[in-house]
Order: sequence, then structure tokens, then C-alpha cells
Amino acid sequence: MSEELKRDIPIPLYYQVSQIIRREIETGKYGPGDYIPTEMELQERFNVSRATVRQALADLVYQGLLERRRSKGTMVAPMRVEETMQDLASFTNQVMHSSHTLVTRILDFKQMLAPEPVVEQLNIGPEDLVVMMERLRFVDNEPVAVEKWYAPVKYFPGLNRKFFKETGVEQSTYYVMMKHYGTQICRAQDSISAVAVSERDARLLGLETEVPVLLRTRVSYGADDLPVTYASGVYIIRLNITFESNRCRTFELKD
Amino acid sequence: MSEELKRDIPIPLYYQVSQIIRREIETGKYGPGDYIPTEMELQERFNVSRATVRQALADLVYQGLLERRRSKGTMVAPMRVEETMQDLASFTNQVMHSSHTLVTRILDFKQMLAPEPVVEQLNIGPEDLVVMMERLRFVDNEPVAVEKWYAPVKYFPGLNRKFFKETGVEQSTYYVMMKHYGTQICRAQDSISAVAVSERDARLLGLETEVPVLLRTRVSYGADDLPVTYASGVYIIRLNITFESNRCRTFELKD
DNA sequence: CAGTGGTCTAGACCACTAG
DNA sequence: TAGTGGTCTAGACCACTGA
Repeated sequence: MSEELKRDIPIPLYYQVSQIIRREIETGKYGPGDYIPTEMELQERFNVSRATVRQALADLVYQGLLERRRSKGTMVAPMRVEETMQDLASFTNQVMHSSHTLVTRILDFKQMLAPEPVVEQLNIGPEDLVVMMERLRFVDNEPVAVEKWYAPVKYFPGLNRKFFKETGVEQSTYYVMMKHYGTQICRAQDSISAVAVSERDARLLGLETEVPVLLRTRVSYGADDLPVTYASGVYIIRLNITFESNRCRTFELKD
Repeated sequence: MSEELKRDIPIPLYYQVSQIIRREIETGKYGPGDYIPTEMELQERFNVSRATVRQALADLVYQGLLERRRSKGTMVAPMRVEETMQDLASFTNQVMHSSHTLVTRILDFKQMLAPEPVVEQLNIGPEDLVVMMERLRFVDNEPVAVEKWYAPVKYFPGLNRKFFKETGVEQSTYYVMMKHYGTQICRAQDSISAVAVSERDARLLGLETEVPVLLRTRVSYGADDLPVTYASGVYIIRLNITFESNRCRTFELKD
């Protein structure tokens, strides 16, 4: 009955509707697992036809934000970390999906002026403060990685060491950003090379010096493709990565 | 006007339509870049409403098989290697998308009994023959990688050294498999570690011995998730990998 | 049983492209 | 100007779920 839509503007109604619903989900009006209003109710609210509502909802389903069940309703997709990071391959997720244990020890946690590579990769100013967290990670109680993680204070005010745990999903930076700041990571850019391990890292990882290790840097991007975190670490384990083409998917009829 | 659809069966019309069109594309009736009939023509052919046709086409667009252009028509998505491998990140593709030159020299090409890791990864028998191809790859005329590639003869009968070129898309194994055998790669599984370069590889790559290099092995899977090729190579350049979550995509209005 | 989302129809107007 | 796909409406019947 209301008229939240601009009808004189060349933006499709279905798109406006989908954006409004998306916004309401992102601002927490509907949480994961909640049911949003029915098609009928949305028709009345926005005063549009059912097909328009359906196109808006279809877009959000396609984007993974909603799930629909016949005869039941339209639900905000549950945000289990495992799913949020689906193909995003957080380290935590990669390891925890296998039958191994993952433990993380925080070696350092402090605010500092953003160092050069961080300034560059996160597109911030050299006078900007960042949180730097250094962590040692153990798989099955063996040290396997040393990581430094940087996040601008201006994006994560009040970010606290206590947000991070040694075990479980709360050692995942993605999980912590989502939980405390609602920050979704949409994209991550990795760069992987091989280097000889530094003396300090060798000591931490229990290696001979000069042994080859993987050096991985990762920039993670949130909404609007804004770079939000930078991480750099050395790994003595293999990194496993799956690529999928969305071209040859098999569709089933069943729900 | 005709009646190719079964209307008394609980399979949606739009789904039947999309399957028929998909089949016609796969069997070559329409090739990449061709325009398929217009919505109007499809309505008449199948005797369904426009919305039904549109839903069928929307599915195929979503699956990446079709592209639509207002006022122009509906085109079978071009199968440039760059697109086929979209997120699949073939080496060829990765490099050629940048402004660098990529050249590949074939060092060896022969049939042989499948070695142990290949037997295991491709799930074939130890008595199966495979084609082994070893290649040295140059970016901007500098040697950057040595790769061994294995493909079972039973999947690729008559596979010929001449199928592969030193430059252009035909140095891509994905492209060659597609072109000569119609094999789509749907998924690839990488495993990346750091090793000290072997003496032989060091010579080929112009390195000191024992320098750290990346070791990447890749198993590529085709239809039905069948493993079809195995590749293993050492790299002295960085590997860049983008991960995207399909959860938070931004849609533009423009075409 | 009432209400949900799934499917389908028959119209309509529009913006854009090409001849 | 004719034809395309993009958007939108107002209906309709269905299968399934849960009270």
C-alpha cells in the first residue's frame, strides 16, 4: 500500500524491490533463518504485480541471499561460516573441513601505522592506523604457518584481541569480521610464491633455515569491492585449491 | 505450431524448452556466437507464452550458455578459452589476460604406461596408456615453468603433438581438449607446495640449484566429475588466484 | 482447509539497435 | 521504422505444507 518505489526513474521496479529487501537483510531486520514476507504481502507493500516481486526474489535467491521452500516461505539463507566462505577458501575453513585439528596462537596484536605494502594494497593513507595481528597456526598440533594480518582501524573500530579465539570458528578472521562488524568478504586475491624461510619463521615453525616455504599474500574485498584486510603468511603445508567452472552445472528438477 | 513438449507430465514447460535448446547447442545446431531464434519464434515453435520462453532462456543465461543483447538477439555464448575457463584459471589464460607474452616449447611428447601418481589421481589402471607431454613455458621470453601433463589415451585417442602450438590459445591444453574432443573441464583441483628446484629444472629455468620454487599439481575433471588430466609443474613466478563468493554480487543496470 | 511458492497465460509499453 | 529483448500487469491453476 505504501510507495517506497520511484516509478518515474529508469530503474526497474524489481531491482528496487530486491535492493530494499537486501538492505533489510543486511541491516538485520531479517536475520539468517528468518522468513521474510510472502509474495502476496510484498505485492501489497510495494504495490507491484506478483511477477515483479518474483523477479526480485529470484535475483536474491540466485545471489545466495534467500532460499525458498514451496508451501513454507522465503527464508534468509543461513549464514554458517562454512557456507559464507563457500569458495572463498579461508584457511580456517579449508583445514576444518578436513578431519584435522586447527589451533591458532596469537603472537602479537597491536595498533600501528600502516606499513608500506598495506597502504598500497588496502588503498589507505600512510597516516592511517591499522590493527596488526601475528598468529602461529597449528594443524594436528604441528606448527604449519605464521601469518600477519592487517585491518584498518577506521573500518573496524574497537577491534579487540579477545574477539579471536585459539580454536573453533572464532579463529577465522572472516567469521570475526562478520560477527562483530557485519562485514561480508566478497572476493579475495591471493598471490603465492616460494621463498626460503626466514630465520625467525624457521624457529617458530621448527624448520632448518633456508628451507623452501610458501609465501601467500591475500587482499580481501568487502562490499563495493573495497579492500578491507591484508594478510601475509608463510606455509609449510600444501595449499589445496578447487576451481569450478559455472558453465557445466547439472540441474536437477527436485527441490 | 509444433508440439515437441509433453504437456501431461509433471515436468515444467520452461524446463523442457531449456533442455531442448541446450541439446541443440550441444549437438552443434547452434554454435558459439550464433544467434538462436527470437522469443517470438520460440513461442510459436513450442506454443507457449512469452514468459515461459523467457524463463527457459533465463536459466540458460544463468548457466552461462547464452548471452542476450537487447535489440540484437540471443547468442550462444562464445567459447573463447578465456570464457570457458572463466574461473578455472588455466595458466595460459592467466598470463594471456595480462599484457605479457606466453610461449610454450614442447620438450617431450610420448605415450607411456601411466606412472604411479597418475594412475592414482586419474583413477585408471596401471596398464593404461597415457600421453605424457613435457613443456617449458616462457613469459616475456623468460623461462618460468616446466610442466608435465598426462592424459589417458583412452579418453583422447589420436592425440597428436601437432594439436599444440607454441603460441596463442592452442598452447592451452584446455583449448585443445575442447576443440578436438569436445571435452569441457568443469573442475580442477590444485595442490601447491614449495620445493627446492631440481638440478634439471634449474638448468632449464636458468636458476641456481636448490632455489625455492612452487610445485603445483592439478587434476582436471570433466563431465560427471571424471578426472581426465593430471599435470605437475614447477613455477618461478607468483601464482595469482582470485576467489569470489557468489553471495554478494553487485548487479549493474547497464548492459 | 487456507496459504505458500511454482508454473503459465495473454496481454502491454518501453529502450535500444539496425537497416 | 520494424524488430529485439527488458519490464510490468492481472489474472489463473497447481502441488505441497501445516494447522
